[in-house]
Amino acid sequence: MKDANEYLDKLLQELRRGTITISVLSQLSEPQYGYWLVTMLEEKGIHVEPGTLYPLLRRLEKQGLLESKWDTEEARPRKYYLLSETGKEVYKLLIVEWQQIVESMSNVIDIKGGKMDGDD
Amino acid sequence: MKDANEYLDKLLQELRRGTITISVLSQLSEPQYGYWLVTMLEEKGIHVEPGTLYPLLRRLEKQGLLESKWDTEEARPRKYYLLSETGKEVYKLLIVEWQQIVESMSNVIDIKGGKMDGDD
DNA sequence: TTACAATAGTATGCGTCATACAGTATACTA
DNA sequence: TAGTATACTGTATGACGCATACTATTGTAA
Repeated sequence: MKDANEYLDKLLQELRRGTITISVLSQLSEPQYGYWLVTMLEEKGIHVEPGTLYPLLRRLEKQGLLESKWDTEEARPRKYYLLSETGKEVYKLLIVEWQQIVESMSNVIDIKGGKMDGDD
Repeated sequence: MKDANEYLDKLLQELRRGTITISVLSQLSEPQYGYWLVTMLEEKGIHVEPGTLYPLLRRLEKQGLLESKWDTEEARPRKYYLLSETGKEVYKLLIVEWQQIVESMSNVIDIKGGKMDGDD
């Protein structure tokens, strides 16, 4: 049982891979800054490390999925990120694919509560 | 649009991470061999490379989630893998967490077709 | 003035996945 | 009988994202 939890952490980490990207993209149809995303996603049940998020944002911007601009007029300077047109495309496609993955998974994960006897 | 597809591949690859493990574990409540898993999962819409699966199986066995035995009585020798007790535990937990991830994601992914005006 | 929260950032290491191989034995075909 | 395709397992390598553990700065409250 303890062993199970040990490996679970790693497996779960892998499971969450990529979902962070979708989560982030999903919040950026309006400009938001990193720290807000961290707290925001946390509220929604998605934990993201700052050390994960900031490089992610930069990566996505570098790839052209996001655009950014500093806002220095507020109390503290914040870097706001926003979906680019490409980003919107990618986001849409990602969602479609995500849903297909979810569907495939539900096909594969055993149908609990409905024990099938046929073995076709 | 072309750029979008370029990055999509990588993002999707990341998305699928970990789901392969669950998929594999899901099929091993009864002993099965690698090649069968590849073709089997393919049918169910989950593509797994042999070069990914075999190391995965070995890894999972090494971690104690799987047990294996060679069957040399059939035409071709096959290595059969089966969930260990620990593996069953992990699998159960993985499913639970997976479902939570799916739920969190659906919270975050925009509610398409139902444009909300309130911003709570 | 001290201490904490807000905010952004970097460096490093691990782990898994895809790709590209190698290798053997059986079945099929000519 | 030779030759090719298929079944089947395996390894080596490289890419890349994530967690961890940091650094650094600036407001704000005590």
